[in-house]
Amino acid sequence: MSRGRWTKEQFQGDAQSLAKALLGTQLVRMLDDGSQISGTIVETEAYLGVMDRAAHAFGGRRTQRNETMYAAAGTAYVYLIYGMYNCFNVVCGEPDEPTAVLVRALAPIEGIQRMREARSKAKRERDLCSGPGKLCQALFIDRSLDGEDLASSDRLFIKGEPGPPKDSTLICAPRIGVDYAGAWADKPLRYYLEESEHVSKKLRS
DNA sequence: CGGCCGATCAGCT
DNA sequence: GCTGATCGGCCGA
Repeated sequence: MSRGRWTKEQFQGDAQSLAKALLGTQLVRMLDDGSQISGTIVETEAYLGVMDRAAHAFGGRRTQRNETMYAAAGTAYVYLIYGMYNCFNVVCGEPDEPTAVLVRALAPIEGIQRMREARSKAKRERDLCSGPGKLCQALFIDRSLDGEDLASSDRLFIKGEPGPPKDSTLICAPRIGVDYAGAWADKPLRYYLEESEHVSKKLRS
């Protein structure tokens, strides 16, 4: 039961709750050739919708690119950033409420050889999925998966018990790369597992 | 180690 | 024409 694949209901709720619940679960990618690539989610960020200056849907913005943010909870929102990388989000909240969770880092589990092929520039295993653009490269996630229903898809889904894991330490910190967002840049909406070697950036102590 | 910079495109002014 | 929910190469300390 707890090891099973996530159903539609499990994705519902606010972005901060989902951001924490996704920590410690597995993101699974099935390729067309039948091979499976997966990793444990160790870092997420919550994007709170129309009032959140850092979010794509701030002020009710609705474009071709961010249209999927307005879809039902459990939909994958994959968008192109800086003209060259993809970012993977899980939509949550009510339909027409553009809230989502950005998945920022994974600890690789299955298909590590495939990940290395897709990310030949990464020398160390901990660089394979330690960033939102990196994990999309490693798991072959591109915009063909934008709008995918994670509760029914054979290509991309979530499994495992909702987190954060009991034996882990949860860190809350400001989000990455949103310095333009004024007061919203400082809010602690980034979550990661302190003991993981696979997070994109750690707080300096 | 840290800082700068280019790649490359969707959306906004 | 500028900027961004990024990354990796190159530089100097």
